[in-house]
Amino acid sequence: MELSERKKKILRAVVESYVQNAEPVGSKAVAELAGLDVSSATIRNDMADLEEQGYLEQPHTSAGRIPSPKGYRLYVNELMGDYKLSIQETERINEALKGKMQALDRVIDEAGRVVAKLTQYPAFALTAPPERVTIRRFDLLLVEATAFIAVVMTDLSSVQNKLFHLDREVSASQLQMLSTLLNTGFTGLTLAELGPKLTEVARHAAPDAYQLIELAVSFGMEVLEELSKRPVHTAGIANLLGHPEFQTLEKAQPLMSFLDQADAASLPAKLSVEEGSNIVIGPENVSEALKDSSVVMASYDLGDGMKGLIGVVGPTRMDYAKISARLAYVAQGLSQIMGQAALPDDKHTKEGTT
Amino acid sequence: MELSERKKKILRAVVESYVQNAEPVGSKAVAELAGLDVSSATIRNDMADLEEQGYLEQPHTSAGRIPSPKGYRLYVNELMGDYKLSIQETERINEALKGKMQALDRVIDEAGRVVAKLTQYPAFALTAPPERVTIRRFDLLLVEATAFIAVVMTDLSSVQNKLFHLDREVSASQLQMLSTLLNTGFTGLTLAELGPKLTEVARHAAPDAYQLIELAVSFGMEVLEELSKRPVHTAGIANLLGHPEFQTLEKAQPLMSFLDQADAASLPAKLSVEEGSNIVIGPENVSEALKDSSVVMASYDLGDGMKGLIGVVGPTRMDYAKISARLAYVAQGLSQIMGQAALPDDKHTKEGTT
DNA sequence: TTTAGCACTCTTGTTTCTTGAGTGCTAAAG
DNA sequence: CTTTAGCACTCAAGAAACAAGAGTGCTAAA
Repeated sequence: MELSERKKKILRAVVESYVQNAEPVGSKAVAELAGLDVSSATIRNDMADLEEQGYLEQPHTSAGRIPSPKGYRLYVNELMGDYKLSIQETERINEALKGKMQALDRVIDEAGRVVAKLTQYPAFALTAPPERVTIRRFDLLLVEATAFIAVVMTDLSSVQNKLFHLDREVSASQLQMLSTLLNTGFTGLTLAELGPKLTEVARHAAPDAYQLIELAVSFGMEVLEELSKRPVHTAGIANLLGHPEFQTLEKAQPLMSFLDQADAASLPAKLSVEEGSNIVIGPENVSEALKDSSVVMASYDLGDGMKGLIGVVGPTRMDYAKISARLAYVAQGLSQIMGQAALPDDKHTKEGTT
Repeated sequence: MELSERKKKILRAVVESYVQNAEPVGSKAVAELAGLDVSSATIRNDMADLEEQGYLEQPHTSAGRIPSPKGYRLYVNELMGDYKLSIQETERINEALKGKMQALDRVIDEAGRVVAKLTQYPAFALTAPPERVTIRRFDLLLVEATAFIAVVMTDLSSVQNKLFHLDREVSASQLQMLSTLLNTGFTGLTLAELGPKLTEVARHAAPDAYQLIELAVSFGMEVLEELSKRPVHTAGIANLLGHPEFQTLEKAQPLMSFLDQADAASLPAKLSVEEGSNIVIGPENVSEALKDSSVVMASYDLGDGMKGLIGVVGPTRMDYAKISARLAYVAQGLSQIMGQAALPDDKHTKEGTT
């Protein structure tokens, strides 16, 4: 059943007041905030209804109400206005992102820091899932007789390298052959395809080429591992402690540990990332550690249809509108830095009315 | 004045009991723990003396005593036994470090994680200070007409790379020239020397080589920045919350923020790293945020006399002996992984009796 | 349907009291 | 001169009791 216009206004007032003050809000306060010309008693009745329908909760019998996850969800989906970034804000973000156009990892890391600072919540950032990344080219550089550097470039413009020490000497021409082998056989593959292909090639290799193949395989595996183990970047974990809901250790601990141990492979699943929706509220989270927290995310464009993810974690009481706007802006900036002039990905939640 | 043998035993008992239980320890408890055949009254007198001399403190008039920083210092310097790592422990460490022989950064990062897990304290790890790192060789790889990858190898066996996009096309031969230029003029330099040299060369460049020089300079600068901005790796920040002294937010916050924002350039100074001493207790710390905390560090060998640093941060009440031993072991493992079979750096504090 | 009034509930903060651990001091014993 | 036993004293921590205040739900009137 659709809520009456007044009840929506009440819900909205409750959410916004609670987000700001972190304290349960009573009927009298709502009466003033919501801009309704009714008395607190009327509000009380409506609030009782809202509670019955699960949009509000009472921490205990005679405190004010606070929004339930369901209430937040309604607010985010229908009530939340589009937050307009002020010029100062956009400038601050631009400033922070400027001149950071360096190695991919560095950019991501920096973006995480920026977001953490901007939102006062812990931030995380990660690049595209490794299954999607494809290999563009290999290069092998002889360093000394028994060592060479292997350089792999992927379509993320990210470059991985590794120093190999060998038991026996290799010549420049051998290295050249190996390089050609790799470049003809293994470019254009995604990382997921690389593994099987490598083992297959290894099986059918002619005996005389065996040493080279072996090297190629071991190198390919290393790259695979290197890229797929890319960690989640986190920043501003200490920010958590600045918020009243994490004053008690029991609350803060699980979330902190979660962030501390976040790894890129499992995080997206734990956050249940879906297209379109990028606000996950409290119990909507898959991960147990996040049941009392909310996550706001924005994806950014890495080119070739690949998406990275950047977001913040905080209490369910978050200023979703503001945070979401800021994240979207940073994500947009990231997309641009990544070389593809991306369209602003501004459907940062379902819709926005005011 | 030298303390009597009995007082040393008392001090030691106090430290060890307090380290274990995190609670002030009274004369009666000491009487039992210290293995002395005297009554609690005698202990009381001695403890009063120890307090007067600044080795012990009383949180309030009638609680037991806790060690003062000066007391910890004495303990660490003279009283602390050498902690013997159990076979399980060494195996666990070996296990954790094994197969991690990858890119330098990854190893360091991993080592930090291992230490954090091992000690239950937040850990940090950093590589050699960039002033000491020298450049070994450059390689430039043409990717497409307007883009190339530059690869720099330093004497840490660490390889940095960066993708350059250009306004105009470069030919392979031009790149070859640039590469030669860099390799003849700029290898063997430390990073600190690189900057001035680059600008100098840029000034005297012949007009026709200008474009190349310009490129070289900008590239060199990038490398410089990249390497010198190398962040401190931290891990296990959430571990802090597991210890009673950080149950209160005021205690935990500053330390967390410190770790969150640690950067490689300033950290060693803040920790007042000196040769030989690698336990810093409470107020001995330079940084304000660490005045109530202790730091235990171990340095590891990166070859060519360069040292990296790995350590943990925790309350002054730490099991210095155990932590120090574990750190030393990890550091030794790191040194080996770094390619130089390093001698175990086991002078992890001045000396050890018992 | 809205409003005013009112009794009721429950948290929060304050105060008071009690308990117990640990001390310092004194005087006797070795 | 050193060690020990005894004892009064202090102070934090916890429990209990209390007051204040905010917010509610209900009832009856507008």
